Amino acid sequence: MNLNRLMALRKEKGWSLQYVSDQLGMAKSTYAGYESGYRRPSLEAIKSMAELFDTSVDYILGRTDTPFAVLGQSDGSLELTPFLETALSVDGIVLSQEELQHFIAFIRAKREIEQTVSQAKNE
Amino acid sequence: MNLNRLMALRKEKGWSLQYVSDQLGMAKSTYAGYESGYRRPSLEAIKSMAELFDTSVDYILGRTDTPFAVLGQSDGSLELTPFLETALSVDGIVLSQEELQHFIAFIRAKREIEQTVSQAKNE
DNA sequence: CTTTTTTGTTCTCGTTACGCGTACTTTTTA
DNA sequence: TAAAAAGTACGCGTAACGAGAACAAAAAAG
Repeated sequence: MNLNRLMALRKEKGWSLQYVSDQLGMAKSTYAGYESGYRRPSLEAIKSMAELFDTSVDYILGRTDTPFAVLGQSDGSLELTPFLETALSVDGIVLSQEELQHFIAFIRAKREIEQTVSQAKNE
Repeated sequence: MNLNRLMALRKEKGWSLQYVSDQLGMAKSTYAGYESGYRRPSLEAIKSMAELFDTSVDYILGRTDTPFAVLGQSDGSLELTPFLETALSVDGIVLSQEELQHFIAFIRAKREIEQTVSQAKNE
């Protein structure tokens, strides 16, 4: 596992090794070691880098290909209904309408059961 | 920075230290050290943990409070991934983390079954 | 209740590899 | 063309990682 994305992130911002290592409070050679794959950063270090580069640790590690989240509705939430316009996917495979309806039915049933149980407890 | 969420994640799943360390291919004392804050995991280790617990490195590190994300894809669809900044709701009630996890697990299980069935048919 | 097994905690020890300084090459700027 | 900045590479001292072992506590089995 190398941290190939580090250099790309730094270049995107037009920053030098010296500038980045100053911001991170470490030696230039230390940070350079991360980019070249000669050394691996500590958790603290990679966290600082994610903050400096304004992205996620998962993105730096290559666990995800999307560096930024996109918010849905005005209030920041997404409404999941049986007639959803936008597509939802899991593991890169778009959910079918059938899958969505199954899931919604599942959640509703679960909540009804939980409500019944909690009512029973209060009596 | 301690990794308080590790124990919670493990307990949620009802797993023992031995089981988790076996899955991660490390000594029990090594993983125990991470939970107690006595040792800090390598990047490889924390990546494996995120995978095992089905969440994001950012969540384990406490960089985000929500273990799943809805991300915009290039094709305009939405991808549900392990790190998060928005909420999904059903009938106006925001889905809990548990419900999201059930949802993703449900979809994955369903697809695995379907794949197995279709494989069986082709033989 | 007693025994056995599993689970969790803590310590020591050997070794890895981290982080820095430094020296060097390459590139940019004036 | 000289000087400054940027990038690369290496050696050294040491922090701390990871495994194993030993022990306590809790759970399961008998």
